[in-house]
Amino acid sequence: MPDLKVEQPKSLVAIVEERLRDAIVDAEMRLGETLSEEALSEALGVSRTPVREALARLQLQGLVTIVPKKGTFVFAPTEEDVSELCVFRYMLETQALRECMSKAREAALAAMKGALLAMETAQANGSRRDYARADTVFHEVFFQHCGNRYLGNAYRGVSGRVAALRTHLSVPLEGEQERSMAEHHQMVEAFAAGRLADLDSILHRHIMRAWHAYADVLRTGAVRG
Amino acid sequence: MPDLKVEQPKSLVAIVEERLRDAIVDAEMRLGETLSEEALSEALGVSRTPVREALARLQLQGLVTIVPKKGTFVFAPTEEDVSELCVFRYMLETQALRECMSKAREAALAAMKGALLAMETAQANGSRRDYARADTVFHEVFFQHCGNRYLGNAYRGVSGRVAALRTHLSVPLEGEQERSMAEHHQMVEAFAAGRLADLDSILHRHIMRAWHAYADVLRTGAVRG
DNA sequence: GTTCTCCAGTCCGTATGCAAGATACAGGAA
DNA sequence: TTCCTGTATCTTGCATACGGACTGGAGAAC
Repeated sequence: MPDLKVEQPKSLVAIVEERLRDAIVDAEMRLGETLSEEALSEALGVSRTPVREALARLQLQGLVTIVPKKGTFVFAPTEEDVSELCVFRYMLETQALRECMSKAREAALAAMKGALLAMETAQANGSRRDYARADTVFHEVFFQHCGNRYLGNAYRGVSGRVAALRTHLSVPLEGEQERSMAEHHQMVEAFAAGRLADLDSILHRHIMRAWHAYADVLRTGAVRG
Repeated sequence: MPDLKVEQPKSLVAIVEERLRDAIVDAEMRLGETLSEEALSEALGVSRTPVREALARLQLQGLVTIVPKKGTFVFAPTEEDVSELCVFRYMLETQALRECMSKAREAALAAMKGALLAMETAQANGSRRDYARADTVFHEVFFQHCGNRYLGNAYRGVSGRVAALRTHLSVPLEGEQERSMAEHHQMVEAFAAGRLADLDSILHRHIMRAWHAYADVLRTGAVRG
């Protein structure tokens, strides 16, 4: 028998979850904004049940906060949150890279280069959203090739917040995107050469710089966007 | 005003989730067993809605597997699963211990000693279930004091599986519990003395030994418990 | 005896209805 | 004016109803 596999149609819950996730990550909604199950179900053209279930899942990803009998809100990170998230993220990524390098070096390298290309294209087109998306893909590569599903799951659990912070709190600082691109290039080079220590330090610098930028934006209160 | 706070009654979802989690972790159900939303809702005396939501949460913790239109099943780990889980777990715990030691050494130490005491009590009483629970508490201490909520969340995401494996796959090997107790004692000592490298190696040995034991049980197929 | 087909039973996915808690605001008392 | 209080209206929590999809077995055709 040839391998005939049909993909199951997505459930409404999955569709709603994805749509809401994109809306939050792509900054179509403001941080802290109130969401009503009923209003969402109406806007999306489905009943409250799948909306409710999708919101519950998003809560577990930290993208929304559900307060019993009060309402559901887009997450609103504190400075401390962001700090802890960055530390955690560095920890996961450095571990994943380690595994990648020993287990699937070539495949990972190819995928990283692909994502890098997408970033360059987005930069050339001047699309900040596409750049942010490609950036997200770049970091996801580590987990797709690390060979440990638990590591990937853990990352998926925070990747939404990471991606949302990227779009909500990144300010177009002078030369920022260039610095970011340069660091990604350095990471690929270090990875290709197997220089794990260098890779670690670049990644550390990369994430910590992002953290400082986010923290600044949070402090100055320029958080709506 | 005196600080009068009433504790909110837990939602049905939370109650059901906890109950089912306990049932799985404490081996009241067999691995791979079929669960029907309707049967569960009847057995628990609630409607399908909260049961369904609780099952969705348990799926994200890896304790059940939901197959669309077919049914829900208690998770059934493969040997590979267990291996990856152990690697991941070691990674999380070693990181958490590192943070504990630098941030909340005294508090963590006290809590570890408390859990150790509970383990000794359980061992004296010959209660394997209580011992397993105290063991679980011991390892949770690392995350309660590490000061990073994301690290704790990630652990909570797998702690159910870890605990379930402990009860389902642990066989009462000759002298096993003694070895386990000894290793926990060593961990506390190394932690108290601030010997991080030793701590790491003990933890590594501890987790990997558990892994071998689980893998053996899985291979021999003596998995129903 | 083997294989195909049909059907009944069971499961989940979704929609909807009702109850209870939270909030905001208007209106009355001091 | 200020403060309290009752109520209208919002929210979510949970129960229930219905329909589609899947599964397993009985019976017919070969």
